[in-house]
Amino acid sequence: MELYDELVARGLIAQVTDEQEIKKMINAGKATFYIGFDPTADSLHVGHFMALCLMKRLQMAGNKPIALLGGGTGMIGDPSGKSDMRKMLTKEDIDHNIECFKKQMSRFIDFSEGKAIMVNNADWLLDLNYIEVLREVGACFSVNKMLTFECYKQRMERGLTFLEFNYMIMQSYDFYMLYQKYGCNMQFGGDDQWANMLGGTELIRKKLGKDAHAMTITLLLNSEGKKMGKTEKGAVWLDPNKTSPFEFFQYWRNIADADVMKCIRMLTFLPMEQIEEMSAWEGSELNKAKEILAYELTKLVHGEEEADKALEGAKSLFGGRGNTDNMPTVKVELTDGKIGILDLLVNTKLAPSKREARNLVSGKGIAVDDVIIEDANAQIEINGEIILRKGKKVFLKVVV
RNA sequence: GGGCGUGUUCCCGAGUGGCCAAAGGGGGCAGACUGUAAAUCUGUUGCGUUUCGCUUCGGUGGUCCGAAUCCACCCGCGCCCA
Repeated sequence: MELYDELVARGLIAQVTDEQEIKKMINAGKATFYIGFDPTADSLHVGHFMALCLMKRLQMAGNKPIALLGGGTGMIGDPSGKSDMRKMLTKEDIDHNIECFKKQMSRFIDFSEGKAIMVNNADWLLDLNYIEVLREVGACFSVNKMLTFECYKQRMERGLTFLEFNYMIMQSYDFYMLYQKYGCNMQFGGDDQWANMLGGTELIRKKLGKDAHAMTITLLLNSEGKKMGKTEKGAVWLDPNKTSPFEFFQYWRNIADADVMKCIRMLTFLPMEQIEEMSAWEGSELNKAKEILAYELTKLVHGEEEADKALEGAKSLFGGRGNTDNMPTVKVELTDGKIGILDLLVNTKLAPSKREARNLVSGKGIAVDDVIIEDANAQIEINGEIILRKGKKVFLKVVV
């Protein structure tokens, strides 16, 4: 199967500017394309991961990727599809985040020998002259038109600042610069970026009279229409220090039935034939698919060794065996060999406060070495290690 | 700059002087049932040394025995006018 058809079959493509042209170009490995990453946090997340995978797929077919770090656009903040303005990042935050991004990216994409390049739009955006930009670029944008864009809809109701309104212009300018500097003829991005990306193709047409293309990646939504890769506590990060490989594994292992196959198709590199076979699975059989999904993704993000560990750890916990080697571990300080259960829960961050710890205990949600603790005043003795469990899925090995 | 609104706990949203740690819903967490799924039902959801105490309703300062609720000033946000 050719690349473009595979991307379609995997459900990765949301919108394209010129399907025939793009298909021809990427199948032939003729595209030089870019994807922008704004340094909004100190780690990449699942959405970035999808973009990087797409980058990899295209790179494997001979196309040349440009990873654009948003050192300049990060100073503004993209309002697309957001209901509120984000907190403004400081220059220091942005620089730090960029360093974190760089490290993580080179794990996925081969930047050696010019196979891919990494650039930072701070290099050209930060020194722009206001009046010059207004005359040169601002004149190409219609405010009337911009105000009608769907991506600003929520902000038209709740307020959009001039700062953010300019984001689109800066992103368009990026594409225009990359076209001239590197012959970049295509841009990829999340589907929420569509308007921003078209801004770039139009700017290139107006200023240079040339055609450039844009293609968006389907946003990964769950069956309830919410963005995937988010938990109550925040994003699922690729940085093992922010989301441990075990937690990462568990996130995908616990995915809803309705979403498994979609995720396997969109996120893994398993061959399409194998995926076709799996798509016939139903009911509890799907449970196996979840394990495959979790393993494959953990392997891609954290490497085979970590994936094996996570799989082992999960199996032993849920399969009833007692292998605790790979369980997340926390060390606690004891006074005279024991600790109150409430303090233990708070110290291990299983409960945010003693109040909640108490509620968990009285709701029979806490077990030590598989024995449910019912007394909130219980003193737990720890010699060596114990297994602390909250609910059914949260396990912690506690050592002294 | 002027006018009119508005700001409540994770979110939406009730509350306009004591019965308010604050209705209801959503979300979260836990229990039952299950396949580490979904749906459903139950409990819980500010903090603590828990029949009680403490801190909270944009901020500060007042009035009052008593303030989320009244007053003054300030700040944020929205709409209209400029």
